[in-house]
Amino acid sequence: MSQYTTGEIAKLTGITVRTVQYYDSRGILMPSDFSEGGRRLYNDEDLKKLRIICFMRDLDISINSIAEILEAENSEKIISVMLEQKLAMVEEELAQQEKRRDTLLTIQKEMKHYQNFSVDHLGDIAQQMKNKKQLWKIRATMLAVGIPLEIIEIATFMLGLLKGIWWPYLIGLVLVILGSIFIIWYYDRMVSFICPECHKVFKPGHWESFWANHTPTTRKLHCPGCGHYGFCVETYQPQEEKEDE
Amino acid sequence: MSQYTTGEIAKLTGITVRTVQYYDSRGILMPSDFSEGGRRLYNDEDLKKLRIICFMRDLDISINSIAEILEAENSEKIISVMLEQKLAMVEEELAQQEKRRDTLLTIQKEMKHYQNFSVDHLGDIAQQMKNKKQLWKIRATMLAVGIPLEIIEIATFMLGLLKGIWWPYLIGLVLVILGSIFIIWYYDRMVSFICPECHKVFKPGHWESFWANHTPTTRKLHCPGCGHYGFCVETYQPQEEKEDE
DNA sequence: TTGCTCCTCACGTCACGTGAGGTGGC
DNA sequence: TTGCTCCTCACGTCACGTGAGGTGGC
Repeated sequence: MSQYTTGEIAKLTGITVRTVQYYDSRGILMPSDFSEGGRRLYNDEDLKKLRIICFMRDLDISINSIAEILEAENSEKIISVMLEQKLAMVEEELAQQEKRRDTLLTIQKEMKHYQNFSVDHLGDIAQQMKNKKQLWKIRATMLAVGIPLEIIEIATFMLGLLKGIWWPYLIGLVLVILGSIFIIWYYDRMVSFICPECHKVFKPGHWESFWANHTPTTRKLHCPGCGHYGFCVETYQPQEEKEDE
Repeated sequence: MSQYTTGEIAKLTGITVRTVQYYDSRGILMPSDFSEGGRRLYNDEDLKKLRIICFMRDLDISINSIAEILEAENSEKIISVMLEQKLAMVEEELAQQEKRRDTLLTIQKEMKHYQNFSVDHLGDIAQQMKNKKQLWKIRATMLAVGIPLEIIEIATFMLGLLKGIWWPYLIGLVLVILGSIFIIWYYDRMVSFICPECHKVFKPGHWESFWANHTPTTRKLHCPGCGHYGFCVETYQPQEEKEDE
């Protein structure tokens, strides 16, 4: 059985002297012996225990939980419960970090769209991120209406071309027009835009919105607040309720 | 312009009154006005600023960094640098959490193999996890030798069956035997086992190891330390060096 | 004797949480 | 006057890190 000083056992496990002392003070690793001068002396069993403690700390298990596990009578049950909890926490952390990564990447992308990006734009992006899910639902709804209409149009057109029967195409055309009006109305109703200049949230006129130059998440519009003309960010905001300031 | 008390602005942003007060003390959100009685009063601009602060805090950006961003003259550059750093940190955290999840799942699996699982077994699993990569390399090497031999054996056997030419098969057989001896020798040399009873790390005899009942990561062996007979965990430990205790 | 290691206070870190005891505002 | 909110200390949390000033061990 070898003996180790604080510094030696610290080096062997890759932690600091202070941490070894701290584990002593917290009662999870008390030295098995002391020198005449009052210095901590650890043996091989202590080393093994410390290695296990470090392993658990790497798993981000708290000192209190480690103490519980080490002191437990029937450690098997306690360990399995702890693991279960820890696993749930880790999964949650993972989900959160993934969201953060997603948000950070979105901001980096958006920064390129804005000229003179400032802190205020972060607020706009925050809004945009918050409503991202709802925006996707809106797009899904629009596709759910639009794609069947597309199919009807193509199919009835083919029918006309190949068989000379044109009346289904005419009926389809009416459906397509009605559907398009619905889509525009729905989109205008559910979506607002944020001006990158004055950060006002507004709804543009139907025709301006319809004909505007656009990207998947922005549209080139006139801001009714400051008169700025440029790419405004799409955001979810149904009805006519606006935040009056 | 509305005015908000501490409690009101806290509710609107989903944080506590104490946190609003703390942000004041840290100098990142000072109230724009005070009541006669000395109570904090915030306006709509403060609210917007607080929303941005909360957004950044959700991204786990520190108060100091937030202060820097808010005070910066040319915030665009500072923001992009901060985002870059933060993204790197988030990626690192993600990798670490994924490792933790992996380890936790491994422990849960291993617990089922042991009867009377205790803290000491965590040490064995720690060893096993540490050397996981090396073990995979060993397995890869074994496959890299074994698979070509397999192919040679099958191909030359087919040749014998179809064409009646058997001498390549005989030469292949010699290669297979030599290769197998190499694989066994290599495996014995690079791998040790941990006794689940006394946690001793040992190398079994060649023949015992060869014939032993096994799973992908364990083998049923006799422990030379305590005489226990049961499934021992494979671990990476080359040469004849052993930790003598 | 000289470095080096180790010792024990004791305070710092980070972003708040939690009382305590007092007071403003309706 | 009565609840409710808000105020300011001041200490607690968590796992250590960082000196300061002193001492053991070779």
